[in-house]
Amino acid sequence: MVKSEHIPKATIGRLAVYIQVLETLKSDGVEVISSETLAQACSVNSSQIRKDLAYFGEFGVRGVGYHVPELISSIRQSLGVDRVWNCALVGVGNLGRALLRHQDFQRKGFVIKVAFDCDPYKIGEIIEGLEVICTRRTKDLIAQFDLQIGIITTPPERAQRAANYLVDAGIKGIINFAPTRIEVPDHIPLEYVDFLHHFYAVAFNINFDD
Amino acid sequence: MVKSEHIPKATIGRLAVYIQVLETLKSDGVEVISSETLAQACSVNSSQIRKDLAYFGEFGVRGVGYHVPELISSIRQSLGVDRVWNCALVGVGNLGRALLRHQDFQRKGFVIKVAFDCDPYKIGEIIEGLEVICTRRTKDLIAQFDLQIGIITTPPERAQRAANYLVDAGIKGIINFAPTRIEVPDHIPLEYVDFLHHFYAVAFNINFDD
DNA sequence: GCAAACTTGTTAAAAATTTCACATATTCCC
DNA sequence: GGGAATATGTGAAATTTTTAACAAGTTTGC
Repeated sequence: MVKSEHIPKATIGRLAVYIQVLETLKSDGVEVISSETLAQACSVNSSQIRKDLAYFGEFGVRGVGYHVPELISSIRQSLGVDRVWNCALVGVGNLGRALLRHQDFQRKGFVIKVAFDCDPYKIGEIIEGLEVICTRRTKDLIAQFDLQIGIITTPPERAQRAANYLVDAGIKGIINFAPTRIEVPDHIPLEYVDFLHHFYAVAFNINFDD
Repeated sequence: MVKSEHIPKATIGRLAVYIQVLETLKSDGVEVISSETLAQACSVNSSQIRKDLAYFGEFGVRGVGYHVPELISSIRQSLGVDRVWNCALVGVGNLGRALLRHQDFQRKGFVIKVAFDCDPYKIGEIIEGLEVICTRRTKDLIAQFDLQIGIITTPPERAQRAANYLVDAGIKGIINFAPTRIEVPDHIPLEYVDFLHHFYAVAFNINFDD
């Protein structure tokens, strides 16, 4: 699927934006779109879009543009999100619960199959049809349910331990919502989601709006 | 505070990481740190750190390193987060509630003063000591409470309307958690927080791990 | 059937960002 | 006091990413 060897991280981020915008267009009944029109909707340069897509193949028709439903499928396939990914969530606090209740991930193919917590008062609780399982049982359950992606929503001081459990159990990738850096082996893709960083960015830009 | 004219967006993101790591170091009792040691903790190049800091001033001592508490203050000041920012939250769903309950923002100076929702069943409800207010009253309350930052946690189809209300009411910046692009005037800083994007990134990297 | 109007894919140029390299400054220890 | 060790700040080089430009392919209208 990948045509080129190295793909910029920023390209992946933009592809996600393209999918999002294209899906709205699709549900509005738009069949075909040019890179220029899509570019405006995404606030990027049209060359950028064509270049981003070129990393993965040729999805458009010259003189015509891109067929919207087809382009969505192509990008999904390129990213590898045209399938179901089984996820483990570790840490059933406010955020963890919100994610469990959030139906959007499931719809997009990221299904949380197991929720872990180390708090005895939470273990056994049922949230969105899912029983909270003791974190120590990570290894068994990740194998049993074939879980590929770990979601860390613990307090920061327990994030590294959660990561260790997940890695030991053979998890393939991790998304860390805890506001702390963690260490995982190089071959495990790791993404940080830190709301505070976005607050900082907005605050900075309000102050130093040039 | 800003020494240079243009500062890369990536620099702002890294400064937020530096603060996070430095705070852990500080609470571990580390007094002084070199750019090289900090770089390792943040998984970046040490020149990168020195360059990032140089946009804002000279915070270190040659031959010695950086004084941790002082560097934290300096970065905070550089970003403009050495103050309290008053926030408005629009959309009291799962995520909105989780953010309201999340004490971390408050501690870092981002205080949610008012929560809005357009659902009559939610209006009047008290969450974390905050009464849910009708979205139509945005204009009054943003002025009254001097709110600078708007947090959008509505469903995607209502995000644009929420943004319009906020902008009309004179909000200074927006953080959009709704999974959709929105349009705001150029002078209003806008940050997107989209969890799904991070899932896509992890999925892609698992698949095409080079 | 063909010219005019579009629009992609791609190469080349431009711009931005990151990394290197080193002069400058501080500390430590003999 | 001075040499060795350490570490910042910064200009220059290397790399990466973005933007521009255009050849090649498609459609439309006469």
